[in-house]
Amino acid sequence: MLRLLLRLFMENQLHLSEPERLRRQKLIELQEMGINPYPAEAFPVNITATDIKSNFEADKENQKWKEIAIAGRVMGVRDMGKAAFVVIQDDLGKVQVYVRRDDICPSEDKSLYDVVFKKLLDIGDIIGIKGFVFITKTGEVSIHANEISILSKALRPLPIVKEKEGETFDAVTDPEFRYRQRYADLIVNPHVKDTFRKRTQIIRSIRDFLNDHGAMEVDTPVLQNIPGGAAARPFITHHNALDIPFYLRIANELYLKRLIVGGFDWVYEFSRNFRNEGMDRTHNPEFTILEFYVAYKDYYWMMDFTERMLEKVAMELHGTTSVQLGENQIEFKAPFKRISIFEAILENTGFDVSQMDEEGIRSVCQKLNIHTEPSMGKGKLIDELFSETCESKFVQPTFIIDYPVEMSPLTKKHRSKEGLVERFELMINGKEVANAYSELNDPIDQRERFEEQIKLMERGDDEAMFIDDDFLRALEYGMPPTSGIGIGIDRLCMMLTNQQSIQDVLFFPQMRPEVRHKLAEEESPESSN
RNA sequence: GAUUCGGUAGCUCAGCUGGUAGAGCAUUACACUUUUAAUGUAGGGGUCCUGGGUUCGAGUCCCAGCCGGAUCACCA
Repeated sequence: MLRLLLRLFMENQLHLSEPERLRRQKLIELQEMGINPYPAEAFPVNITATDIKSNFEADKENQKWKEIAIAGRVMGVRDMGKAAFVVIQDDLGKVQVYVRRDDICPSEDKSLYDVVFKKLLDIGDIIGIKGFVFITKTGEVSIHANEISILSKALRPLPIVKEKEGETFDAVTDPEFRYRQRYADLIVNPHVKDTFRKRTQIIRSIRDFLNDHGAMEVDTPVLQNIPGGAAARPFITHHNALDIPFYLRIANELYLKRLIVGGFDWVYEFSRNFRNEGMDRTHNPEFTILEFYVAYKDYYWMMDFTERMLEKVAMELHGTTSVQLGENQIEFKAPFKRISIFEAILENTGFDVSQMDEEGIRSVCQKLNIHTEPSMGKGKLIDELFSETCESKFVQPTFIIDYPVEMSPLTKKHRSKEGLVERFELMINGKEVANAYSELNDPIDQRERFEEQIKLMERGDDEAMFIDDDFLRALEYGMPPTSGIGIGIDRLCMMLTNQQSIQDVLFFPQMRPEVRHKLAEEESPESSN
């Protein structure tokens, strides 16, 4: 009695809705009947909904349909008195279960059906069914239940999504609900689950392709002393025992190159990177880049390899290289178009900036109404010019090649074109998906490039790179000629799964915390850094 | 960070120039032993995001804040 009162008091404190109070009441009733709503025993699942739905009709006599055990979440109930249809959903699909009172309650005691099944079972509960497969009068492959057991009671009502002939009704669309409560989103929106299956498939295809070609998967530090390998603001943290700051990596490039120095000729890593920048449809503070580095190759080889890899990934995912993306049809068939950044600017603006100095390019920017900052060097100005006037034009996969040296501090100088480097970016659907170089392996040149970055930093560019002396020391031992690439995995997944937002290819996209903790509010405002 | 749109029942949404809070689904009760957005009948359910203000009276108007989306800025 005391426990009951305590429980009632606590539930009052929780501000439970009426359906939530009811479900808690049902939980108690189950326990009072001696039924554990959260049993410990394994349930011997021997079949899936999809297996039943897709294979029963062609092979009805197979023994395996005679004694099945299936588990899943109750997604709908059509109660007709002494019989009912229950739709259950398991990992891959849905199937309906025919539950007849006299089958699950063969004796005089009908309470399992009349009370447990009809009164205490809710949509969202997870149940186990034992029975056999059959086809209903209306022709639907179904399960005839002989036994039914509760495997987990749901205390929170699920948003109900109804569907008929592929059309859905009252689907949960609120992005805040979907991203904060992804678990519920995954339950009620099957297409979301499908997108994430595809993401896993994409990563597996890439990994297989790399492994098949002799690459070795490695792990490198996430906590770094010097956040190198890219131009971005890092997250900073602190190591207590050493009493020094650490940075969450913005890239793993410099570590993979150290491994190339160490004698591994082909290394790759799916690197979770962290950048302390804004968030939008194509940016999340943590995101995944695949980087790989191959000794004795150059950026031409890398273009060939990349287009073959993406062609194969698209093919394995969709069975075709032609992929629907919004209004566009993206063709992943190799080879991809190649165009130099200066040609791209010339084509789209009519200005040939390839021979211009910093001031000349600045005046072109002004003519085109492109905002510039005094801190911008020649490289940054060209980058700005390209992204403002060209980037969105490249819908089909296109390699933009031969960037100016100023914007590529880790890239080898071009073998024949003065002032350029051997670099390409891969544009798909107007977005950068990959960035690759013939890697700079001249330690003296590399030191000078770092020093250029320091000058940019002094001009006010807060994303210029730091000097990494240990990386330079590694290069001094000699790094073989190497080509490397970084591929934005989240963006690639968006493009291959027809998603408009990075949040739709990340299980748990970053969001502002839901509730402000009182403690945090009471603390001094200075502590927010 | 800026601009803009939004936040009403578990879900999807309506709510006019300010006047007692609405629908469908879900839920509860009853009926129904092959239904499938099951059906029929009858109910219950609200911190209208939060806090101020204007007003006799605020879901509605004003101000501030919180959360989200879109666009822009930074960036991949």
